Amino acid sequence: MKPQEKLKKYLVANKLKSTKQRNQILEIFEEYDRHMTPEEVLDVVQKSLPNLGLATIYRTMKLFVQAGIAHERRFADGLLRYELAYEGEHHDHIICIECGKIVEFEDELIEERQKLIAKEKGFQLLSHRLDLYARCLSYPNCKTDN
Amino acid sequence: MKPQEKLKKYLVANKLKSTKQRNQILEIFEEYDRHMTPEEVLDVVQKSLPNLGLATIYRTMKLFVQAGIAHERRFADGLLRYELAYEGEHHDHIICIECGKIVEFEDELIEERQKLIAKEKGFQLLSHRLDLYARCLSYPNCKTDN
DNA sequence: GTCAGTGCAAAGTGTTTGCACAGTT
DNA sequence: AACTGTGCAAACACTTTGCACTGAC
Repeated sequence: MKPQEKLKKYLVANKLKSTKQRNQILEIFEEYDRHMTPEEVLDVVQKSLPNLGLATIYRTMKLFVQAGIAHERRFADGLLRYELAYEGEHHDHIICIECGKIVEFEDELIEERQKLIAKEKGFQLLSHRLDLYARCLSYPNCKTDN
Repeated sequence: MKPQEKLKKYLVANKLKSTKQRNQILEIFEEYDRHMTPEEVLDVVQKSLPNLGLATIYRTMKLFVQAGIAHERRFADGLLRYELAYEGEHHDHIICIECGKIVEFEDELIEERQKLIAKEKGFQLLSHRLDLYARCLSYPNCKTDN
């Protein structure tokens, strides 16, 4: 199901309203590449809706998370970031500490291993986060590339 | 080398001073089990040094990180936490989302796999963080245990 | 005595909330 | 018309900083 549909469904189910702000933000979210901070979303959104404020972004993001459209994340800088959620998806991140580029990956072997470890230690694994901090190929030029 | 020695060495090397605050905080750090927020450290420290303020904790923590005595971490709640660094150590965390209990682990296989993945994606791996979010054995009673 | 360290309060961040007005249903 | 959403500003929580005083060297 497409995020748009998912949103509509959620709104109807909860007697909430469809607004140009919500639609616009979701659109940006799909168009731009993921992992955006509220601030970043704002910058883009304001090109089309100049009066839209940060508060709306935050509220909309929380709504998207509720609706299962987005995930909330925090990398080492402590800032909230949001990314689109895809069906049955799971992925981890490699972050270039120089330019901030983020690439995603998924590894079945690591996933399996995690489950095993949790079990050994007496836990029931619910979710995880794995961030690899690295330098990307274009270092040391990647800072200016970006 | 013991943290105490490491600290002394660092202070001397940088012409910094040894104070009762710094020593006391380090002591608490060793005694209590790791992963403390500045607030938590404060609560304990104030039993012996009632006038010590949060600012000193924050400053001391940053110093410890500089000195290689401590690591700074952030779990999903976005709060800063510090833990003692041990020689050549590396470990990841399993966090009970119910009671907050944190257990550490280390897995060579996962480490290897990460290096490989980063390489495949065109990155040079520098560090990583892996947090497993789980429920611990004593759930659903673990909340009150704690 | 010098210079770094501390305590306190004020300033910064990033995020959340209250409220009056605007916009959907 | 009813009621949710929005924009703005104020409030928050956590963290950092400025400054005068204290204390280590």
